[in-house]
Amino acid sequence: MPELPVYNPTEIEPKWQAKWDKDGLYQANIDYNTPKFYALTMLPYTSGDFHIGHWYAMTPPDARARFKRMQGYNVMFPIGFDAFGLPAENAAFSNGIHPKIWTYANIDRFHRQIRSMGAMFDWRREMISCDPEYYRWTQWFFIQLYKQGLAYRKFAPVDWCPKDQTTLAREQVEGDDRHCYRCGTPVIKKDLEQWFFKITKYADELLDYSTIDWPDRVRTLQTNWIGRSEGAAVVFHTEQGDPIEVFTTRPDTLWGVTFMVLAPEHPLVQKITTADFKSAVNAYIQQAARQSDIDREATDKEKTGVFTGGHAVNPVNGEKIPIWIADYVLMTYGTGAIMAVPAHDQRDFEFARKYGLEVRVVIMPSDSEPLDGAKLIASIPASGDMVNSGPLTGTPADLALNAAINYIAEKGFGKAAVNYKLRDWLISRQRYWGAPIPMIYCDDCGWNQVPEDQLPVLLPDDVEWRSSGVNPLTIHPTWKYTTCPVCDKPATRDTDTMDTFMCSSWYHLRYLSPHFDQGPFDPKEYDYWMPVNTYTGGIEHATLHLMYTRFFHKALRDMGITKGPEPMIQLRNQGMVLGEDHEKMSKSRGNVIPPDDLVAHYGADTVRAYLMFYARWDMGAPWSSGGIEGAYRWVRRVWTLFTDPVEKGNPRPEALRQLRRKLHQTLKQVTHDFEVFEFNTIVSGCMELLNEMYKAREQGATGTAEWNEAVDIYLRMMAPVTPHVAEELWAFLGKPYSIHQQSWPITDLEAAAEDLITLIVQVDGKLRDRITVPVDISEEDARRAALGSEAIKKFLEGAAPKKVIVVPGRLVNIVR
RNA sequence: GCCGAAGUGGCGGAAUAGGCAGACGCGCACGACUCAAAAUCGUGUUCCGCAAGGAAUGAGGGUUCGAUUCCCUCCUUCGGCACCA
Repeated sequence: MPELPVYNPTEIEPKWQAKWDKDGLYQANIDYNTPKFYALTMLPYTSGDFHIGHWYAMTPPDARARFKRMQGYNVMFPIGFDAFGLPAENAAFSNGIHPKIWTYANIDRFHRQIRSMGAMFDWRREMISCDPEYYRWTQWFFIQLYKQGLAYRKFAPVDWCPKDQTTLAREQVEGDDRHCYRCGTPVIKKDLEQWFFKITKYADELLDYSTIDWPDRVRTLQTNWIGRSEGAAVVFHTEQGDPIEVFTTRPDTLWGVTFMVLAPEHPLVQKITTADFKSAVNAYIQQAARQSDIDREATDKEKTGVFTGGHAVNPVNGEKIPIWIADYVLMTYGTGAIMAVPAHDQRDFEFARKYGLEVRVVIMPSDSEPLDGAKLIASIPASGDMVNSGPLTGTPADLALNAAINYIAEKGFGKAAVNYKLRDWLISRQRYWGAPIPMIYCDDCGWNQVPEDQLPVLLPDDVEWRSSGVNPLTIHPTWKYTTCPVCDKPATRDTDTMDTFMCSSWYHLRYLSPHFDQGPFDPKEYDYWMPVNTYTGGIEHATLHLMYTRFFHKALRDMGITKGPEPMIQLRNQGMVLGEDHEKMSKSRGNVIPPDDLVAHYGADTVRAYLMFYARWDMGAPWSSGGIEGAYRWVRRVWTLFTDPVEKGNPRPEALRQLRRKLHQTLKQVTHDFEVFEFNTIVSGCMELLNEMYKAREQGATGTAEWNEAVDIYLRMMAPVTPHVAEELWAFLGKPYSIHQQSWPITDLEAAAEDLITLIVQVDGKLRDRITVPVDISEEDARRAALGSEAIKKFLEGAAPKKVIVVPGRLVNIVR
């Protein structure tokens, strides 16, 4: 008896990977006769460790890309590396390895590890963001944004990470303690002149998700981050006649304004402060400046402030109101000045009570007794009819806002206005390992862009690392010295580099033609492949990369470089693989699961199958080293069944009928689940079918046409999940290479249909009996069968049912 | 405080145009094979109960013949934002 082949993944996996590679099986080329499908997975960052999380992010989407390909799409599934950034520099600093060497060594290792997944990446399209060939175009994009006025330089208080010694964008400062997203160090404020991208210009458009299928969670996060609020801009004037504009969401409370508050940094503070109050005001300003943002923005802090001695005039009633400064008013939102309505705003209320300022009720909730401002213990947040409001007194709640806006607009001291929390994107980084900002400063001509034919501005390799952590570009002996592109006199380069999120804002375009040198991408490739059909990755980028890349696309679209409203049509987020201890994996916790060891032990197919099976993909879950055994067992059981010598048996027709039924039911379900990213039930469905096939074998089904059909479809269904073992078994059974070039099977709905069903019989909604009946049983017959059941008769105790509900094909519920 | 997501066996999870709760897998128990172990195969496995039966999808209420699914009020966990005028 010939020995059966033994399942040995470490042998078959590299074998097929090499062959697929040699045959160019996964190369994606323009084919105008085939519908395209651009499947994109977020590019990995090249820091030290390749992680099981990378497998989780990449292999289920790979399976889906393979499924799409079998469905007949021309699928592009590219991969590349986000390679600039601080970790490389930190490694250089602590180990004495140059960031470039460190980064490319990591990429080498990543190549090996990613190839072990057996994914259908088209490596010809690989991009690496720190290649000059790539960052040449990152710089070119900067210049295009600059020429459009979308990149500008501004002196402003900005977030600075003292450990990483660089500025950060607002999106990169996180948490209660306002820490750096990379290293966790609390940031401080610094006044610096930096480059910004005008993302705020697109705030409204970024709120429009009508053309994309993105998860609610991401849309909500972006919407909240953009923070649009509607209201009115109202101009007050100081006694000296200087205008002070405020933004308010409640213009209907204008008659309740009893004072104004300016941020300590507000430019008018010095001018309005009277001599008597100068020293107190200056002391307060200094104290506010010394405080960290954390202290200053703590909501539970008691409010403080000082009177400036100055007054403003309320335009609606001509009243003279005092102007205070207080640090609860932020210079960075609105206009840095507010009209205070203590009766209807809790912050203003607390401030007014503390400093003995008047509280005047101008909105009366309909169900309320008349309210006296002097006696309130908290502000009244509810809407209501306007009172004590001059000509608008008596305006009902639902008309109040519009009436107030119309009134101030008519009188000419205000208008409807919109405000956003979103700030412009600060992109300057005082670090070496990034794309240099292609700008030159000349004492005579100011800032000018590097001429495009001189791109890329190359990073110098010969740099010195000082213990102070200073950016090596600033101390390089020659690099920054150049000549002015306008007047040709000596000038200096910007020594800052770009935020790495700039690099990742357009990488999906470089995949289109990674070596194209006439532009960032080949327009012919763009027209065929874009937009991205399905984008997959972590939700942690919701208000970072995923917002930046949308902005980027829209800005480029306005320049005619890209087309369409959005870069990525469908987005799906995977969850996180936690350690077995239910904690986030980290070296320090020692709970990291190294994928290489798993592949060596179980093979890539089992790791892929387990990652798809073990949790809902969008949720993630703790890793289970016992659980993967189940996936391994499944693969081996498939192997055993399919390599078993086939002997034709003598099965009953009903057994074959049942096999086909289960087969096509499974196919229907798996097809659906691939479409909607429900990977866990794809694998469990295949497991169920396998159990059914084992039963069918017991009954002699092997060797029949039905059996052969089941084997054929089974392998096609598992090919996207476990590409190597599917290919091996496909070849073992003498089927034509390659299984990955086969089409997705068509469900035979007739075969999938049940002819008998289990009719559920309930009494008062509780299950009391199950009766097997034909699927097309009539309502009347179902009713009769249910009432004829012995078990049911027992429950009815001879009484006539009050009501009988028949759900055709499902159940009968008898109400007593 | 505000916004969002999620609570189902010992564990991961399955089932929602409202209709058999716990598919599939892990784990566990027993059995077969084996000198033995591993592997493999078989049986069982929500809880209470000998059983008949009863209870159960975070808690409480509601709608309904019928609720894991819809509505209301809470509780817990996780994520985000946070003096945003």
